[in-house]
Amino acid sequence: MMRAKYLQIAADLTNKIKHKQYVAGDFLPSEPALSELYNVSRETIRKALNELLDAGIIQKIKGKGSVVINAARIAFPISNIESFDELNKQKQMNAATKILELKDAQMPFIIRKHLSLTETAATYVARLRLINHEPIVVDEDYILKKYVPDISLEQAKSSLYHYFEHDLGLEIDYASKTITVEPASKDVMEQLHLTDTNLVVVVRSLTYLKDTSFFQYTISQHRPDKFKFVDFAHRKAKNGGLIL
Amino acid sequence: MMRAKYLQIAADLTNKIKHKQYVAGDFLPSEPALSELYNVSRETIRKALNELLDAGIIQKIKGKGSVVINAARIAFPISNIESFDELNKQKQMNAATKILELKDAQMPFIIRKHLSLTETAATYVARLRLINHEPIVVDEDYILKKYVPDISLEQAKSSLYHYFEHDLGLEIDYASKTITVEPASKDVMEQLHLTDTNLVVVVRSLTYLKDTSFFQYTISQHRPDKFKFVDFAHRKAKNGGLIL
DNA sequence: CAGTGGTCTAGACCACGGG
DNA sequence: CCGTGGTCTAGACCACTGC
Repeated sequence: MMRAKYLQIAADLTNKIKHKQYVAGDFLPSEPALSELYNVSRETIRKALNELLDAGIIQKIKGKGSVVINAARIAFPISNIESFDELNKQKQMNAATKILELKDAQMPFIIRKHLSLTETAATYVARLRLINHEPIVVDEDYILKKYVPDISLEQAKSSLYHYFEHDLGLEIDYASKTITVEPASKDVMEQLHLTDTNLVVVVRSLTYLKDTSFFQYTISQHRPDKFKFVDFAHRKAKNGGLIL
Repeated sequence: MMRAKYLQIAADLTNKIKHKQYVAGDFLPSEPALSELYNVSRETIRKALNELLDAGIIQKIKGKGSVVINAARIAFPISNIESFDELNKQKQMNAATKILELKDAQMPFIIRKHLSLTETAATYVARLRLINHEPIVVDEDYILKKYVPDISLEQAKSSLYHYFEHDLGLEIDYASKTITVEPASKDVMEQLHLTDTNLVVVVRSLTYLKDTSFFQYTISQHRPDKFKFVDFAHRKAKNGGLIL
């Protein structure tokens, strides 16, 4: 399947920026110029540029042009904490997953209630993630049986997402997350080797499919000294009434 | 100044959803139908619908239509923690700001270095935020003098954002944030009345203006039991090369 | 003033969903 | 098959920037 022109152009421009053909502070060619360069209409160029804008790669300034933003600006290490993801990207790391539990269960009550679920049968998976033999996160997942009837120990040990998307063809579309800090249970404290504190960072996610159906509830409990979350956001629409 | 049509339409549709004219699960009229309804072209309708999509209000399904999403899905209270913002929205609350310090300073070294700043003169403001006489957050701000030469005690006591945007006409465009959990200093522990733990949630923000210039560095230290962050995100583009 | 990005139009063709 | 949303075009007018 052919990808849309505007996505190809967006990818091409992103590559040119990555390969220093345009560097931070440079202006990209104007929209009419890009339009001629790629032999597409200006609206198509604008869709491509909007992708870069959303990704925080460029900034558009009316009357002037599109500026390349310094990537280092977006997320550089101000603190020295290493997150699970960052540790994960260092290829020498030794990542491991230990299955703590895998069983049939019901979606937790508070979820059933708030989402008014009719089908509540789920698979419960609890996993401990380790990097270099150090425990980092305890993940608990509730996955509706309606969409994923069975999960094997093997599948739980590798990436559930990969299983869902590639093997089952499920299309995951969006998720809402909350991040809080809460006291951990004794079990979790032991699993994460917590001694100095009883606090963990709790990330709760509700995941939905492309057809808007609710699909998975995840509770991740992180060692506080290994947790890091990076957010990049444009200023909210100055509210013309769009805010709920 | 006249707002763009697509924003007016987006606001109108949002209002209709808010006022239950369309409820969760309903399909909005099709794009051609809306196009006729509002007497605009279909592309304009699509821009309006994209606003609702980004805001997490609707979900578009190819071949079917645009479904209204249950707002409760996006962010409902799974835990009972009350964040500063939530407390703030309860109108009976008694919010207060105590200025801890206000002085001239240099932008911290790590910021100067990473952003290669040439002008580093800044105003430093440290503030303690209280709700119902309970300390919640310690905010430290470094604001470049280049854009805001002077900040009075009065201005620091109310909203700095309001001062920047309304009085000075600065246009804030985007920010990058990191969230971590770190041990607090003794001073901060005292200010936040922390006894059970020495950990605080640290949110560091880099704020930029519309013309891409860096403008403000903020370090917020939150009581861990009062911190809550909510995130709603569509699945990242399946990566056609857009990821840096 | 000319050049930039922001909005808008009236068409067109396509891929997908469901009968 | 038809109706849906996804993409694309070749124009147009506007508001803003900078000279």
